[in-house]
Amino acid sequence: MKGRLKMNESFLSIAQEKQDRIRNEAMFEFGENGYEKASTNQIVKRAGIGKGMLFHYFNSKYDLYVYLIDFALKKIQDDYLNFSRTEPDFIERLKVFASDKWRFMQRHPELATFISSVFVNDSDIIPSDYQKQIKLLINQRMESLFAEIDLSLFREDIDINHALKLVHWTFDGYQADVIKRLKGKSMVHESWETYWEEFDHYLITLKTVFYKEDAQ
Amino acid sequence: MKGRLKMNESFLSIAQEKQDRIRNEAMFEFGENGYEKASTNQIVKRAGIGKGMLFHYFNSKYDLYVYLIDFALKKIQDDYLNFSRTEPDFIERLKVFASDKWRFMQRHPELATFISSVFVNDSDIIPSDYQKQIKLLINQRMESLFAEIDLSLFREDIDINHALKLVHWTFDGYQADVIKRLKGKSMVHESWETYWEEFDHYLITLKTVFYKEDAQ
DNA sequence: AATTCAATCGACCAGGGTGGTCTACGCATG
DNA sequence: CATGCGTAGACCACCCTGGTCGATTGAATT
Repeated sequence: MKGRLKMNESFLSIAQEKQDRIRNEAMFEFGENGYEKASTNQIVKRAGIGKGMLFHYFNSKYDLYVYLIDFALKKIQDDYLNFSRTEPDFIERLKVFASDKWRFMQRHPELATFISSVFVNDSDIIPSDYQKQIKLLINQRMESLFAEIDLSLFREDIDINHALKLVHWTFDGYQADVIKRLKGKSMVHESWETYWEEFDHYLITLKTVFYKEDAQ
Repeated sequence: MKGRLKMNESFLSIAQEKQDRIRNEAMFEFGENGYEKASTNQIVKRAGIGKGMLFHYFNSKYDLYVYLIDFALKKIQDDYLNFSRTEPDFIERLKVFASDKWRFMQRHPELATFISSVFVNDSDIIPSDYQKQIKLLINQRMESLFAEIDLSLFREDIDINHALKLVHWTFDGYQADVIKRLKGKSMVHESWETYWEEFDHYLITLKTVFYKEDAQ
């Protein structure tokens, strides 16, 4: 699946903390500016290493980029997607999914920024293997969102597929709104918790309108 | 309200078509790259004029930027916001608003791209007058969205404010979804019309769940 | 103590892009 | 023929780019 990564193995034998620092700062730099406009000079400055080292570990800017994609995808798979969620109540499932996503974005902002930038802005310059892999992850997540939902909770006078999509859009719209309100402020844990509790009240209303009366 | 724009008046006496071409290409360049990374060389190349002319009309990159903001805001005010919408049915009102927005984005993609980039990425480097003006426009539009809505259409066992926000988020989520699906493809009229009709069906469901039974 | 060797840094390179200037050309009018 | 205006793009000094390479360090080995 993956062609051998052109990385100098000595990179893996340096202190973990240093590896992390280099990877994180590189991912931030790429994530914020896209591949072309990201600067290797900025990366070494941010990571506090000499320029020689970066090109000693990774032969070129592009090799570094590909290594980071590989690393990020593995990490996302392990830390974020490898749970199976079984909550049958669709609205509750969406809540769990959103919660997982936010927790991950807080814990690993560099991964979130990086991989989304790769997919949105630069997906055409990366090896096709990784293109496929990213699309696969997205599809898997989408499927697991709708798998084994208890559809009997929904009221029967509406099209179930409409209901699922409408509720899904509502969640997405709410989250986009939170992001807009959070812009500028740092995404601290506290902030999100606040919005979280706020939205809980809305979920009750959402259930009231989309679910059967006795499903409360 | 606006300090005198530092523009050479000869710009206004050249052919309208040429003015439009220069403004449009400049707005696209700024909109796509942000102020700093936008290139005056690119602008003159795209507009098909010599570099001398650009700096003859506008003394500096920044003066050009400010002129474009002023121009864009006036145009948006005239072509987009100067309607008063009176539809009392909230869901229908949202539909009208969304339709207006899309029509505008199709007709003037350069304005949409430009002004959103100014507000989202560069609002801190523009004269504070324009900062305020943009915020004012957004607030006015937001207010007119909620003004004189017939709240009696909504069912009475839910919090009206919750309902308004939930429906609003649903619309925003849907539109974000359409944008995602449209990425890459050109935003041709046809595409939008298709999605538009599709969403009409969803609106019926939305009314069924949020409105009183007899309000159909 | 001498030698080896890998890790590390940052000065340096050629190339290209930056915002902005200025000269020179073409063309209409006097 | 002369003047002057609109125009183009060569040119400027500067800065940043991805990438190289010689110099310095310091620990390990002999």
